[in-house]
Amino acid sequence: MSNTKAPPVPKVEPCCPPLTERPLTAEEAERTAAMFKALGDPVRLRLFSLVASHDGGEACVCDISDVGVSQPTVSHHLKKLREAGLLTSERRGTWVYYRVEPSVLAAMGRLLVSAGA
Amino acid sequence: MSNTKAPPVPKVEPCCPPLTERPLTAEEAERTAAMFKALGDPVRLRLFSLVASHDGGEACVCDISDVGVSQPTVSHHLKKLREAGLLTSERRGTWVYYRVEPSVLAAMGRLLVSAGA
DNA sequence: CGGCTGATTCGACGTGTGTCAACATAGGTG
DNA sequence: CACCTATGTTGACACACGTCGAATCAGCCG
Repeated sequence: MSNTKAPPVPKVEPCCPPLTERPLTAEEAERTAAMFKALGDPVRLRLFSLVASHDGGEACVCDISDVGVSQPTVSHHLKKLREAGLLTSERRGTWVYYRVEPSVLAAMGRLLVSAGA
Repeated sequence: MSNTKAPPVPKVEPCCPPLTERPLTAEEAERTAAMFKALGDPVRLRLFSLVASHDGGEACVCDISDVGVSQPTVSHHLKKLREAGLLTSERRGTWVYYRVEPSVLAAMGRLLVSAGA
């Protein structure tokens, strides 16, 4: 594969300063809230943790489909997480593998930890 | 009422290991997702950042009511944040002051930063 | 090629959520 | 005490969201 670099942009930047630094603008809040909302569903949060804690930081859909909802629903939630920029997907042969996007995750964490510290 | 002390517990504990450590259980996910969901609305996230970034870590409702929605809606969102354990409120005379709950915030941050690192 | 398994998409349905206007409550002030 | 400001509560409504079954698409294998 010609993945020499990474032209498909991450597109979701660090975004915002720590919440204690200064109030978020309407636009910042809009963008950031979308990520929190993506993790605001139990099933999605569980799927996300399954991918994040899997070996190599990636997991096949077939490995994480046992969260108590139907398989189409799993696919639906994975799509939401992908749209929020938290996960990336790649098809390899028969199976599709999902992987966490570290930078976005770190940015969200930074918003909170600094606020708590 | 004869509330001699403060039976209303904080009730929201650190909760969970970093998301990379191990998959969340259904119950853990349920509890944690509720907090993320609370921050998953632009207006709420903005209100929260307004309180968090305010001097002394607390803010009067009158100081943060200018987020583009009606006053009842602000009150509604503040209630949601309070129920999620992210904010505490206290009435002092005419005004009601809101304050962030540092421990909960730190716990959420820990979930994410460890995952990103 | 025909069929099989894995995964996403589509259409529908019930529930949850954000929003507001109107009303109710708390506390200060004349 | 009557009024006025500051918050919270209620009821209603439109819309978004989670869920599923059925249909569809993507590769593999016999």
